[in-house]
Amino acid sequence: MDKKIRVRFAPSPTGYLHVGGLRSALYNYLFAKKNGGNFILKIEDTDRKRFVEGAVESLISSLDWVGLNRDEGVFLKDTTSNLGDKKNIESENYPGIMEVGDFGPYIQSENLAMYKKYAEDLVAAGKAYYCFCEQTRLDAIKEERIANKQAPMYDRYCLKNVSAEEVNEKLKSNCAYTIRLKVPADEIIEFEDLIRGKVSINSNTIDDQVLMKSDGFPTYHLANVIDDHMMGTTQVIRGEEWLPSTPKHILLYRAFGWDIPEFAHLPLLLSTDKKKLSKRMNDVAVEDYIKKGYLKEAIINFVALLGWNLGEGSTQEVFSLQELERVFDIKRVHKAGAVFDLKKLDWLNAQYIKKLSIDELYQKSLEFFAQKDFYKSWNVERESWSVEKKEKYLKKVLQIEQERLNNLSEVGENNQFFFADISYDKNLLRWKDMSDTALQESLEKSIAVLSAIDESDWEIKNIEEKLFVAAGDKKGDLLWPLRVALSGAQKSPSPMELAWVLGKVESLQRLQKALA
RNA sequence: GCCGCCAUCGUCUAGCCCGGUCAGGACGCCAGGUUUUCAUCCUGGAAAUCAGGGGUUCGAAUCCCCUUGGCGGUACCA
Repeated sequence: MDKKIRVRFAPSPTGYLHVGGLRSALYNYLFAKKNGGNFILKIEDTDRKRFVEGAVESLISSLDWVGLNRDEGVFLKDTTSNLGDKKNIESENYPGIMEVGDFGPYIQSENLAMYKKYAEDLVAAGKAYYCFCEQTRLDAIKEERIANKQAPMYDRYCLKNVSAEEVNEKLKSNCAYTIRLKVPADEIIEFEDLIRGKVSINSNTIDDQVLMKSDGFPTYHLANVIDDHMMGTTQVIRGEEWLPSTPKHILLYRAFGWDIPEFAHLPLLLSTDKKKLSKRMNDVAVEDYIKKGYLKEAIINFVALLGWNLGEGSTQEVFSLQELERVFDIKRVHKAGAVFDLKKLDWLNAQYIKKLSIDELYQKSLEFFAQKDFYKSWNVERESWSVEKKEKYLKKVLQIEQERLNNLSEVGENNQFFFADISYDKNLLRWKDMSDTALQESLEKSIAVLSAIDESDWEIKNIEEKLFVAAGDKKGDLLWPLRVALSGAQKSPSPMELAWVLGKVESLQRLQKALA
Protein backbone atom coordinates (compact mmCIF):
# COMPACT_ATOMS: atom_id res chain seq x y z
CA MET A 1 0.00 0.00 0.00
CA ASP A 2 1.33 3.36 -1.00
CA LYS A 3 1.90 6.10 1.49
CA LYS A 4 -0.47 9.01 1.66
CA ILE A 5 0.55 11.62 -0.88
CA ARG A 6 2.00 14.74 0.72
CA VAL A 7 3.28 17.62 -1.40
CA ARG A 8 4.22 21.12 -0.58
CA PHE A 9 4.70 24.58 -1.96
CA ALA A 10 7.77 26.14 -0.37
CA PRO A 11 8.28 29.78 -1.25
CA SER A 12 10.92 32.10 0.16
CA PRO A 13 9.71 35.37 1.58
CA THR A 14 11.68 37.53 -0.81
CA GLY A 15 8.72 39.34 -2.32
CA TYR A 16 5.24 38.86 -3.66
CA LEU A 17 3.86 35.66 -5.06
CA HIS A 18 4.65 35.76 -8.75
CA VAL A 19 3.03 33.81 -11.52
CA GLY A 20 5.79 31.23 -11.66
CA GLY A 21 5.35 30.56 -7.97
CA LEU A 22 1.63 30.42 -8.44
CA ARG A 23 2.04 27.76 -11.06
CA SER A 24 4.26 25.65 -8.79
CA ALA A 25 1.70 26.04 -6.06
CA LEU A 26 -1.15 25.17 -8.39
CA TYR A 27 0.49 22.03 -9.76
CA ASN A 28 1.33 20.89 -6.25
CA TYR A 29 -2.21 21.56 -5.17
CA LEU A 30 -3.69 19.75 -8.16
CA PHE A 31 -1.38 16.80 -7.71
CA ALA A 32 -2.48 16.51 -4.10
CA LYS A 33 -6.17 16.78 -4.91
CA LYS A 34 -5.99 14.38 -7.81
CA ASN A 35 -4.30 11.77 -5.65
CA GLY A 36 -6.24 12.28 -2.47
CA GLY A 37 -3.20 13.73 -0.73
CA ASN A 38 -2.34 16.73 1.40
CA PHE A 39 -1.21 20.08 0.12
CA ILE A 40 1.14 21.85 2.50
CA LEU A 41 2.60 25.34 2.62
CA LYS A 42 6.00 25.73 4.22
CA ILE A 43 8.21 28.78 4.32
CA GLU A 44 11.87 28.67 3.39
CA ASP A 45 13.28 31.70 5.13
CA THR A 46 16.88 30.74 5.74
CA ASP A 47 18.29 33.72 3.91
CA ARG A 48 17.96 36.72 6.12
CA LYS A 49 19.76 38.90 3.58
CA ARG A 50 16.98 38.63 1.06
CA PHE A 51 14.14 38.59 3.54
CA VAL A 52 11.37 41.06 2.77
CA GLU A 53 9.14 42.34 5.53
CA GLY A 54 5.53 41.35 5.00
CA ALA A 55 6.34 38.86 2.24
CA VAL A 56 5.10 35.82 4.14
CA GLU A 57 1.74 37.45 4.76
CA SER A 58 1.52 38.63 1.17
CA LEU A 59 2.37 35.19 -0.21
CA ILE A 60 -0.32 33.59 1.87
CA SER A 61 -3.00 36.08 1.07
CA SER A 62 -2.39 35.75 -2.66
CA LEU A 63 -2.67 31.99 -2.34
CA ASP A 64 -5.84 32.37 -0.34
CA TRP A 65 -7.33 34.81 -2.81
CA VAL A 66 -6.80 32.44 -5.65
CA GLY A 67 -8.38 29.63 -3.65
CA LEU A 68 -5.55 27.13 -3.29
CA ASN A 69 -6.58 25.78 0.05
CA ARG A 70 -4.04 24.02 2.17
CA ASP A 71 -4.50 21.00 4.38
CA GLU A 72 -1.54 21.91 6.52
CA GLY A 73 1.16 24.43 7.00
CA VAL A 74 1.14 28.14 7.26
CA PHE A 75 -2.01 30.26 7.47
CA LEU A 76 -3.15 33.76 8.20
CA LYS A 77 -4.60 33.84 11.68
CA ASP A 78 -8.15 34.74 10.74
CA THR A 79 -8.48 31.97 8.16
CA THR A 80 -7.84 28.97 10.38
CA SER A 81 -11.33 28.56 11.80
CA ASN A 82 -12.48 26.03 9.19
CA LEU A 83 -9.54 23.72 9.66
CA GLY A 84 -11.21 21.68 12.36
CA ASP A 85 -9.28 20.46 15.36
CA LYS A 86 -5.85 20.15 13.83
CA LYS A 87 -2.93 21.22 15.95
CA ASN A 88 -2.82 24.95 15.62
CA ILE A 89 -0.08 27.13 17.05
CA GLU A 90 1.00 30.69 16.62
CA SER A 91 4.23 31.28 14.72
CA GLU A 92 7.20 32.34 16.84
CA ASN A 93 8.68 34.62 14.23
CA TYR A 94 5.67 36.03 12.42
CA PRO A 95 2.87 37.66 14.32
CA GLY A 96 -0.53 36.88 12.84
CA ILE A 97 0.69 33.67 11.23
CA MET A 98 -0.54 30.28 12.39
CA GLU A 99 1.05 26.90 11.81
CA VAL A 100 -1.49 24.17 11.45
CA GLY A 101 -0.79 20.44 11.47
CA ASP A 102 1.27 17.76 13.17
CA PHE A 103 4.45 18.18 11.17
CA GLY A 104 5.56 21.66 12.19
CA PRO A 105 7.37 23.87 12.39
CA TYR A 106 6.43 24.78 8.85
CA ILE A 107 8.76 27.76 8.94
CA GLN A 108 12.44 26.96 8.60
CA SER A 109 13.72 29.82 10.73
CA GLU A 110 11.88 28.22 13.65
CA ASN A 111 13.72 24.96 13.28
CA LEU A 112 17.35 26.06 13.43
CA ALA A 113 18.44 23.78 16.27
CA MET A 114 17.30 20.71 14.41
CA TYR A 115 19.20 21.56 11.24
CA LYS A 116 22.31 22.15 13.28
CA LYS A 117 21.96 18.83 15.03
CA TYR A 118 21.56 16.92 11.79
CA ALA A 119 24.49 18.71 10.21
CA GLU A 120 26.65 17.75 13.17
CA ASP A 121 25.43 14.16 12.92
CA LEU A 122 26.63 14.15 9.35
CA VAL A 123 30.06 15.36 10.45
CA ALA A 124 30.21 12.67 13.13
CA ALA A 125 29.36 10.07 10.53
CA GLY A 126 32.17 11.33 8.31
CA LYS A 127 29.79 12.52 5.61
CA ALA A 128 30.34 16.20 6.12
CA TYR A 129 33.12 18.37 7.51
CA TYR A 130 33.84 21.71 9.08
CA CYS A 131 35.24 24.40 6.87
CA PHE A 132 36.96 27.50 8.20
CA CYS A 133 37.93 29.06 4.92
CA GLU A 134 37.24 32.71 4.56
CA GLN A 135 35.41 34.28 1.67
CA THR A 136 38.56 35.88 0.26
CA ARG A 137 40.25 32.48 -0.06
CA LEU A 138 37.11 30.98 -1.58
CA ASP A 139 36.97 33.77 -4.12
CA ALA A 140 40.63 33.29 -4.96
CA ILE A 141 40.38 29.58 -5.73
CA LYS A 142 37.26 30.19 -7.72
CA GLU A 143 39.03 32.76 -9.87
CA GLU A 144 42.00 30.51 -10.36
CA ARG A 145 39.84 27.58 -11.41
CA ILE A 146 37.92 29.64 -13.90
CA ALA A 147 41.19 30.92 -15.32
CA ASN A 148 42.24 27.29 -15.78
CA LYS A 149 38.89 26.50 -17.41
CA GLN A 150 37.92 24.24 -14.58
CA ALA A 151 34.61 24.12 -12.77
CA PRO A 152 34.90 26.55 -9.85
CA MET A 153 34.69 24.11 -6.97
CA TYR A 154 35.94 24.13 -3.41
CA ASP A 155 39.35 22.51 -3.07
CA ARG A 156 38.60 20.63 0.16
CA TYR A 157 41.39 22.41 1.96
CA CYS A 158 39.76 22.07 5.37
CA LEU A 159 38.94 18.42 4.85
CA LYS A 160 42.52 17.58 3.95
CA ASN A 161 44.49 19.91 6.20
CA VAL A 162 42.58 20.57 9.36
CA SER A 163 42.90 17.82 11.95
CA ALA A 164 40.19 16.81 14.38
CA GLU A 165 42.08 18.52 17.23
CA GLU A 166 42.38 21.73 15.26
CA VAL A 167 38.69 21.61 14.50
CA ASN A 168 37.89 21.31 18.18
CA GLU A 169 40.19 24.16 19.06
CA LYS A 170 38.75 26.45 16.42
CA LEU A 171 35.24 25.55 17.48
CA LYS A 172 36.09 26.29 21.10
CA SER A 173 37.56 29.66 20.22
CA ASN A 174 34.39 30.55 18.34
CA CYS A 175 35.92 30.62 14.92
CA ALA A 176 33.43 31.21 12.14
CA TYR A 177 32.75 27.99 10.29
CA THR A 178 30.53 26.33 7.77
CA ILE A 179 29.71 22.66 7.40
CA ARG A 180 30.19 21.17 3.98
CA LEU A 181 28.88 17.98 2.46
CA LYS A 182 31.62 15.50 1.54
CA VAL A 183 30.53 14.59 -1.96
CA PRO A 184 31.71 11.10 -2.97
CA ALA A 185 33.85 10.83 -6.09
CA ASP A 186 33.09 8.99 -9.32
CA GLU A 187 29.50 8.21 -8.64
CA ILE A 188 26.73 8.42 -11.18
CA ILE A 189 23.69 9.79 -9.42
CA GLU A 190 20.52 8.91 -11.21
CA PHE A 191 16.91 9.64 -10.56
CA GLU A 192 13.60 9.35 -12.33
CA ASP A 193 11.93 12.71 -12.73
CA LEU A 194 8.15 12.52 -13.03
CA ILE A 195 8.22 14.97 -15.91
CA ARG A 196 11.62 14.48 -17.50
CA GLY A 197 12.27 10.81 -17.03
CA LYS A 198 15.76 9.59 -16.23
CA VAL A 199 18.23 12.28 -15.23
CA SER A 200 21.79 11.47 -14.31
CA ILE A 201 24.85 13.38 -13.27
CA ASN A 202 28.38 12.51 -12.27
CA SER A 203 29.17 13.34 -8.65
CA ASN A 204 32.54 14.73 -9.70
CA THR A 205 30.77 17.79 -11.04
CA ILE A 206 29.13 18.52 -7.71
CA ASP A 207 30.75 20.94 -5.32
CA ASP A 208 31.11 20.21 -1.61
CA GLN A 209 27.95 22.09 -0.88
CA VAL A 210 27.76 24.26 2.22
CA LEU A 211 25.06 22.87 4.49
CA MET A 212 25.38 25.20 7.48
CA LYS A 213 26.26 28.82 6.96
CA SER A 214 28.51 30.72 9.31
CA ASP A 215 25.52 32.65 10.63
CA GLY A 216 24.07 29.45 12.03
CA PHE A 217 21.39 29.15 9.38
CA PRO A 218 21.18 26.08 7.18
CA THR A 219 21.35 26.47 3.42
CA TYR A 220 18.33 25.65 1.32
CA HIS A 221 19.73 22.26 0.46
CA LEU A 222 20.06 21.03 4.02
CA ALA A 223 16.90 22.55 5.38
CA ASN A 224 14.83 21.48 2.45
CA VAL A 225 15.88 17.85 2.70
CA ILE A 226 15.46 17.67 6.46
CA ASP A 227 12.05 19.17 6.69
CA ASP A 228 10.74 17.42 3.62
CA HIS A 229 11.71 14.22 5.36
CA MET A 230 10.19 15.32 8.65
CA MET A 231 7.00 16.36 6.92
CA GLY A 232 6.74 13.12 5.04
CA THR A 233 6.87 14.82 1.66
CA THR A 234 6.29 12.15 -0.97
CA GLN A 235 6.80 14.24 -4.11
CA VAL A 236 8.93 17.30 -4.51
CA ILE A 237 7.33 19.35 -7.27
CA ARG A 238 9.30 22.49 -7.96
CA GLY A 239 10.77 24.71 -10.65
CA GLU A 240 13.36 23.55 -13.15
CA GLU A 241 16.00 25.78 -11.60
CA TRP A 242 16.34 23.06 -8.96
CA LEU A 243 17.08 20.27 -11.37
CA PRO A 244 20.88 20.65 -11.21
CA SER A 245 20.93 20.57 -7.41
CA THR A 246 18.69 17.55 -7.04
CA PRO A 247 21.68 15.18 -6.96
CA LYS A 248 22.97 17.05 -3.90
CA HIS A 249 19.66 16.47 -2.24
CA ILE A 250 19.72 12.81 -3.12
CA LEU A 251 23.19 12.54 -1.63
CA LEU A 252 21.83 14.08 1.55
CA TYR A 253 18.87 11.72 1.77
CA ARG A 254 21.30 8.85 1.35
CA ALA A 255 23.70 10.20 3.95
CA PHE A 256 20.86 10.37 6.45
CA GLY A 257 19.56 6.97 5.40
CA TRP A 258 16.16 8.38 4.52
CA ASP A 259 13.67 7.46 1.81
CA ILE A 260 14.08 9.64 -1.24
CA PRO A 261 10.91 11.34 -2.43
CA GLU A 262 9.95 11.46 -6.07
CA PHE A 263 10.88 14.58 -7.98
CA ALA A 264 9.09 16.57 -10.63
CA HIS A 265 10.76 19.61 -12.14
CA LEU A 266 8.45 22.08 -13.79
CA PRO A 267 9.54 23.98 -16.88
CA LEU A 268 10.32 27.63 -16.36
CA LEU A 269 7.99 30.45 -17.17
CA LEU A 270 9.61 32.77 -19.67
CA SER A 271 9.02 36.42 -20.44
CA THR A 272 8.47 37.54 -24.02
CA ASP A 273 12.22 37.71 -24.60
CA LYS A 274 12.37 34.03 -23.64
CA LYS A 275 14.32 34.71 -20.49
CA LYS A 276 13.31 33.32 -17.15
CA LEU A 277 10.46 35.44 -15.86
CA SER A 278 11.94 37.79 -13.36
CA LYS A 279 10.52 39.77 -10.54
CA ARG A 280 12.26 42.81 -11.85
CA MET A 281 9.91 43.02 -14.74
CA ASN A 282 6.44 44.33 -14.16
CA ASP A 283 3.34 42.26 -14.21
CA VAL A 284 4.60 39.15 -12.54
CA ALA A 285 3.03 39.54 -9.12
CA VAL A 286 -0.28 37.82 -8.67
CA GLU A 287 -1.34 40.88 -6.70
CA ASP A 288 -0.94 43.03 -9.79
CA TYR A 289 -3.35 40.87 -11.70
CA ILE A 290 -5.83 41.07 -8.88
CA LYS A 291 -5.56 44.84 -8.94
CA LYS A 292 -6.06 44.92 -12.68
CA GLY A 293 -9.34 43.14 -12.32
CA TYR A 294 -8.55 39.63 -13.44
CA LEU A 295 -10.72 36.93 -11.96
CA LYS A 296 -9.09 34.15 -10.05
CA GLU A 297 -10.79 31.61 -12.27
CA ALA A 298 -9.09 33.12 -15.31
CA ILE A 299 -5.70 33.35 -13.65
CA ILE A 300 -5.85 29.76 -12.48
CA ASN A 301 -7.07 28.53 -15.84
CA PHE A 302 -4.41 30.44 -17.71
CA VAL A 303 -1.55 29.42 -15.48
CA ALA A 304 -2.66 25.80 -15.54
CA LEU A 305 -2.49 25.77 -19.33
CA LEU A 306 1.05 27.11 -19.37
CA GLY A 307 2.82 23.84 -19.85
CA TRP A 308 0.00 21.45 -19.32
CA ASN A 309 -2.97 20.22 -21.34
CA LEU A 310 -5.55 17.51 -21.17
CA GLY A 311 -4.33 15.70 -24.24
CA GLU A 312 -5.92 12.54 -25.56
CA GLY A 313 -7.41 14.40 -28.47
CA SER A 314 -9.23 16.87 -26.27
CA THR A 315 -9.24 20.51 -27.29
CA GLN A 316 -10.77 21.76 -24.06
CA GLU A 317 -9.13 24.90 -22.79
CA VAL A 318 -11.54 26.29 -20.28
CA PHE A 319 -11.24 24.53 -16.93
CA SER A 320 -12.52 25.32 -13.47
CA LEU A 321 -10.32 24.58 -10.48
CA GLN A 322 -12.65 21.74 -9.52
CA GLU A 323 -12.35 20.28 -12.98
CA LEU A 324 -8.58 20.56 -12.90
CA GLU A 325 -8.53 18.74 -9.59
CA ARG A 326 -10.14 15.80 -11.34
CA VAL A 327 -8.26 15.72 -14.62
CA PHE A 328 -4.78 17.03 -13.84
CA ASP A 329 -1.98 14.63 -14.66
CA ILE A 330 1.55 15.67 -13.86
CA LYS A 331 2.92 13.29 -16.47
CA ARG A 332 1.40 15.54 -19.10
CA VAL A 333 3.34 18.59 -18.01
CA HIS A 334 5.65 19.88 -20.71
CA LYS A 335 9.40 19.84 -20.57
CA ALA A 336 10.04 23.08 -22.42
CA GLY A 337 9.67 26.52 -20.91
CA ALA A 338 6.57 28.52 -21.71
CA VAL A 339 6.37 32.16 -22.64
CA PHE A 340 3.97 34.05 -20.47
CA ASP A 341 1.79 35.86 -23.02
CA LEU A 342 -1.05 38.00 -21.72
CA LYS A 343 -3.31 37.96 -24.78
CA LYS A 344 -4.81 34.66 -23.92
CA LEU A 345 -5.26 35.67 -20.31
CA ASP A 346 -7.37 38.61 -21.46
CA TRP A 347 -9.49 36.34 -23.59
CA LEU A 348 -9.96 33.84 -20.79
CA ASN A 349 -10.80 36.60 -18.35
CA ALA A 350 -13.44 37.95 -20.73
CA GLN A 351 -14.91 34.45 -20.94
CA TYR A 352 -15.18 34.22 -17.18
CA ILE A 353 -16.62 37.70 -16.85
CA LYS A 354 -19.37 36.75 -19.29
CA LYS A 355 -20.27 33.79 -17.11
CA LEU A 356 -20.82 35.91 -14.01
CA SER A 357 -24.32 36.69 -12.79
CA ILE A 358 -25.13 40.38 -12.61
CA ASP A 359 -25.05 40.22 -8.83
CA GLU A 360 -21.61 38.66 -8.85
CA LEU A 361 -20.34 41.09 -11.43
CA TYR A 362 -21.74 43.96 -9.38
CA GLN A 363 -20.10 42.78 -6.17
CA LYS A 364 -16.73 42.31 -7.84
CA SER A 365 -16.92 45.60 -9.73
CA LEU A 366 -17.70 47.91 -6.84
CA GLU A 367 -14.11 48.32 -5.69
CA PHE A 368 -13.08 49.16 -9.24
CA PHE A 369 -15.85 51.71 -9.68
CA ALA A 370 -14.75 53.27 -6.44
CA GLN A 371 -11.36 54.10 -7.97
CA LYS A 372 -12.77 55.99 -10.91
CA ASP A 373 -13.08 59.78 -10.88
CA PHE A 374 -16.14 59.74 -13.13
CA TYR A 375 -17.79 57.38 -10.72
CA LYS A 376 -16.85 59.41 -7.67
CA SER A 377 -18.38 62.61 -9.02
CA TRP A 378 -21.43 60.76 -10.27
CA ASN A 379 -21.82 59.33 -6.82
CA VAL A 380 -21.64 62.76 -5.25
CA GLU A 381 -24.07 64.30 -7.70
CA ARG A 382 -26.59 61.53 -7.02
CA GLU A 383 -26.57 61.94 -3.29
CA SER A 384 -30.34 62.16 -3.39
CA TRP A 385 -30.52 58.65 -4.83
CA SER A 386 -31.10 55.76 -2.49
CA VAL A 387 -28.49 53.02 -2.23
CA GLU A 388 -30.90 50.68 -3.97
CA LYS A 389 -31.44 53.05 -6.83
CA LYS A 390 -27.72 53.43 -7.38
CA GLU A 391 -27.22 49.69 -7.25
CA LYS A 392 -29.97 49.17 -9.78
CA TYR A 393 -28.43 51.71 -12.10
CA LEU A 394 -24.94 50.24 -11.84
CA LYS A 395 -26.28 46.80 -12.53
CA LYS A 396 -27.88 48.08 -15.70
CA VAL A 397 -24.57 49.56 -16.77
CA LEU A 398 -22.85 46.28 -15.98
CA GLN A 399 -25.36 44.26 -17.90
CA ILE A 400 -24.48 46.28 -20.98
CA GLU A 401 -20.76 46.19 -20.28
CA GLN A 402 -20.47 42.53 -19.40
CA GLU A 403 -19.71 41.35 -22.92
CA ARG A 404 -17.30 44.23 -23.50
CA LEU A 405 -15.04 43.81 -20.49
CA ASN A 406 -11.62 42.20 -20.62
CA ASN A 407 -10.99 42.91 -17.00
CA LEU A 408 -12.83 44.50 -14.12
CA SER A 409 -10.65 47.57 -13.88
CA GLU A 410 -12.08 48.69 -17.24
CA VAL A 411 -15.50 48.99 -15.72
CA GLY A 412 -17.37 52.12 -16.89
CA GLU A 413 -14.21 53.32 -18.57
CA ASN A 414 -15.50 53.15 -22.13
CA ASN A 415 -19.03 54.20 -21.31
CA GLN A 416 -18.54 57.27 -19.18
CA PHE A 417 -21.62 58.87 -20.75
CA PHE A 418 -23.58 56.76 -18.26
CA PHE A 419 -22.04 58.79 -15.47
CA ALA A 420 -21.50 62.29 -16.75
CA ASP A 421 -23.06 64.92 -18.96
CA ILE A 422 -22.00 64.62 -22.54
CA SER A 423 -20.67 67.10 -25.02
CA TYR A 424 -19.99 66.42 -28.65
CA ASP A 425 -19.74 67.92 -32.10
CA LYS A 426 -23.26 68.25 -33.51
CA ASN A 427 -22.08 66.95 -36.86
CA LEU A 428 -21.52 63.60 -35.24
CA LEU A 429 -25.32 63.28 -35.02
CA ARG A 430 -25.58 63.13 -38.77
CA TRP A 431 -25.99 59.69 -40.32
CA LYS A 432 -23.97 59.63 -43.54
CA ASP A 433 -24.85 62.74 -45.57
CA MET A 434 -28.13 63.41 -43.85
CA SER A 435 -29.58 66.93 -44.23
CA ASP A 436 -30.30 69.23 -41.31
CA THR A 437 -34.04 68.82 -41.66
CA ALA A 438 -33.75 65.06 -41.95
CA LEU A 439 -31.65 65.03 -38.79
CA GLN A 440 -34.20 67.14 -36.95
CA GLU A 441 -37.02 64.89 -38.09
CA SER A 442 -35.08 61.85 -36.99
CA LEU A 443 -34.52 63.21 -33.49
CA GLU A 444 -38.13 64.29 -33.20
CA LYS A 445 -39.26 60.86 -34.24
CA SER A 446 -37.10 59.30 -31.54
CA ILE A 447 -38.57 61.65 -28.99
CA ALA A 448 -42.05 60.73 -30.09
CA VAL A 449 -41.34 57.00 -29.96
CA LEU A 450 -39.65 57.07 -26.57
CA SER A 451 -42.22 59.43 -25.07
CA ALA A 452 -44.94 56.99 -26.02
CA ILE A 453 -43.36 54.17 -24.05
CA ASP A 454 -44.56 53.89 -20.49
CA GLU A 455 -41.96 53.82 -17.71
CA SER A 456 -43.24 50.40 -16.72
CA ASP A 457 -42.51 49.08 -20.21
CA TRP A 458 -39.02 50.54 -20.29
CA GLU A 459 -37.20 47.38 -21.36
CA ILE A 460 -34.61 46.89 -24.04
CA LYS A 461 -36.76 44.51 -26.08
CA ASN A 462 -39.72 46.80 -26.03
CA ILE A 463 -37.76 49.95 -26.84
CA GLU A 464 -36.11 48.14 -29.69
CA GLU A 465 -39.40 46.91 -31.08
CA LYS A 466 -40.94 50.37 -31.08
CA LEU A 467 -37.87 51.95 -32.61
CA PHE A 468 -37.63 49.37 -35.36
CA VAL A 469 -41.25 49.83 -36.30
CA ALA A 470 -40.75 53.58 -36.50
CA ALA A 471 -37.52 53.27 -38.45
CA GLY A 472 -38.84 50.97 -41.11
CA ASP A 473 -36.07 49.95 -43.50
CA LYS A 474 -34.01 53.09 -42.87
CA LYS A 475 -32.62 52.07 -39.51
CA GLY A 476 -29.46 54.09 -39.69
CA ASP A 477 -31.42 57.31 -40.19
CA LEU A 478 -33.19 56.88 -36.90
CA LEU A 479 -30.75 54.86 -34.84
CA TRP A 480 -27.46 56.66 -35.47
CA PRO A 481 -28.64 60.17 -34.42
CA LEU A 482 -30.39 58.67 -31.43
CA ARG A 483 -27.31 56.77 -30.38
CA VAL A 484 -25.10 59.83 -30.62
CA ALA A 485 -27.66 61.98 -28.84
CA LEU A 486 -27.62 59.57 -25.93
CA SER A 487 -23.92 58.77 -25.82
CA GLY A 488 -22.17 61.68 -27.53
CA ALA A 489 -19.78 59.06 -28.80
CA GLN A 490 -18.79 57.55 -32.08
CA LYS A 491 -18.76 54.10 -30.61
CA SER A 492 -21.16 52.90 -28.00
CA PRO A 493 -23.66 50.21 -27.13
CA SER A 494 -26.89 50.20 -29.12
CA PRO A 495 -29.39 53.09 -28.69
CA MET A 496 -31.95 50.85 -27.04
CA GLU A 497 -29.40 49.72 -24.49
CA LEU A 498 -28.35 53.29 -23.86
CA ALA A 499 -31.95 54.45 -23.45
CA TRP A 500 -32.70 51.54 -21.16
CA VAL A 501 -29.81 52.32 -18.83
CA LEU A 502 -30.31 56.07 -18.89
CA GLY A 503 -34.04 55.82 -18.25
CA LYS A 504 -36.89 57.62 -19.92
CA VAL A 505 -36.38 61.05 -18.36
CA GLU A 506 -32.67 61.33 -18.99
CA SER A 507 -32.97 59.89 -22.49
CA LEU A 508 -35.58 62.45 -23.47
CA GLN A 509 -33.52 65.23 -21.95
CA ARG A 510 -30.49 64.25 -23.98
CA LEU A 511 -32.59 64.14 -27.12
CA GLN A 512 -33.94 67.62 -26.49
CA LYS A 513 -30.42 68.85 -26.02
CA ALA A 514 -29.42 67.35 -29.34
CA LEU A 515 -32.27 69.14 -30.98
CA ALA A 516 -31.38 72.52 -29.53
C1' G B 1 34.55 27.51 -19.29
C1' C B 2 32.16 23.21 -16.96
C1' C B 3 27.51 20.41 -15.86
C1' G B 4 22.43 19.67 -16.96
C1' C B 5 17.68 20.40 -19.33
C1' C B 6 15.07 21.62 -23.67
C1' A B 7 13.71 22.42 -29.22
C1' U B 8 6.17 21.72 -33.75
C1' C B 9 2.50 28.26 -36.54
C1' G B 10 4.08 35.13 -33.47
C1' U B 11 2.26 32.77 -28.47
C1' C B 12 0.08 28.34 -25.65
C1' U B 13 0.02 23.59 -27.56
C1' A B 14 -2.03 18.23 -30.04
C1' G B 15 0.59 14.51 -32.50
C1' C B 16 6.18 11.54 -30.67
C1' C B 17 6.16 6.14 -26.29
C1' C B 18 3.28 1.85 -30.45
C1' G B 19 6.83 5.36 -37.64
C1' G B 20 2.09 5.69 -42.86
C1' U B 21 -4.34 11.75 -42.63
C1' C B 22 -3.01 18.38 -46.97
C1' A B 23 1.03 18.44 -39.21
C1' G B 24 -4.80 19.45 -35.67
C1' G B 25 -6.80 23.07 -31.88
C1' A B 26 -6.77 27.76 -29.07
C1' C B 27 -5.13 33.02 -28.45
C1' G B 28 -3.72 36.94 -31.51
C1' C B 29 -3.98 38.82 -36.64
C1' C B 30 -6.80 39.54 -41.53
C1' A B 31 -11.53 39.24 -44.35
C1' G B 32 -16.80 38.55 -44.49
C1' G B 33 -21.51 37.95 -42.02
C1' U B 34 -24.99 38.55 -37.85
C1' U B 35 -31.85 43.95 -38.25
C1' U B 36 -26.97 51.48 -37.67
C1' U B 37 -21.49 52.24 -34.69
C1' C B 38 -18.68 49.41 -30.74
C1' A B 39 -18.61 44.79 -28.37
C1' U B 40 -20.49 39.80 -28.50
C1' C B 41 -21.41 35.78 -31.71
C1' C B 42 -20.73 32.98 -36.47
C1' U B 43 -17.97 31.73 -40.98
C1' G B 44 -13.55 31.80 -43.71
C1' G B 45 -8.19 32.97 -44.30
C1' A B 46 -2.92 33.77 -43.72
C1' A B 47 0.44 31.52 -40.29
C1' A B 48 5.17 25.84 -38.44
C1' U B 49 9.75 22.65 -45.36
C1' C B 50 8.01 19.87 -37.21
C1' A B 51 15.98 24.01 -35.27
C1' G B 52 19.79 22.01 -39.01
C1' G B 53 22.47 17.77 -40.96
C1' G B 54 23.15 12.71 -41.38
C1' G B 55 21.40 7.86 -40.93
C1' U B 56 17.53 3.39 -40.22
C1' U B 57 13.07 2.43 -43.32
C1' C B 58 9.10 1.35 -49.02
C1' G B 59 7.85 5.53 -45.73
C1' A B 60 10.10 9.90 -40.01
C1' A B 61 7.63 15.55 -36.65
C1' U B 62 7.67 10.52 -34.71
C1' C B 63 13.47 5.71 -33.95
C1' C B 64 19.29 6.50 -33.76
C1' C B 65 23.67 9.79 -34.17
C1' C B 66 25.91 14.53 -34.74
C1' U B 67 25.62 19.84 -34.92
C1' U B 68 23.42 24.33 -33.64
C1' G B 69 20.51 27.31 -30.68
C1' G B 70 17.86 28.59 -26.18
C1' C B 71 17.47 28.19 -21.12
C1' G B 72 18.97 26.75 -16.24
C1' G B 73 22.83 25.66 -12.72
C1' U B 74 27.73 26.44 -11.46
C1' A B 75 26.92 31.19 -4.02
C1' C B 76 27.97 30.83 3.35
C1' C B 77 20.47 32.87 -2.68
C1' A B 78 16.51 30.29 -2.83
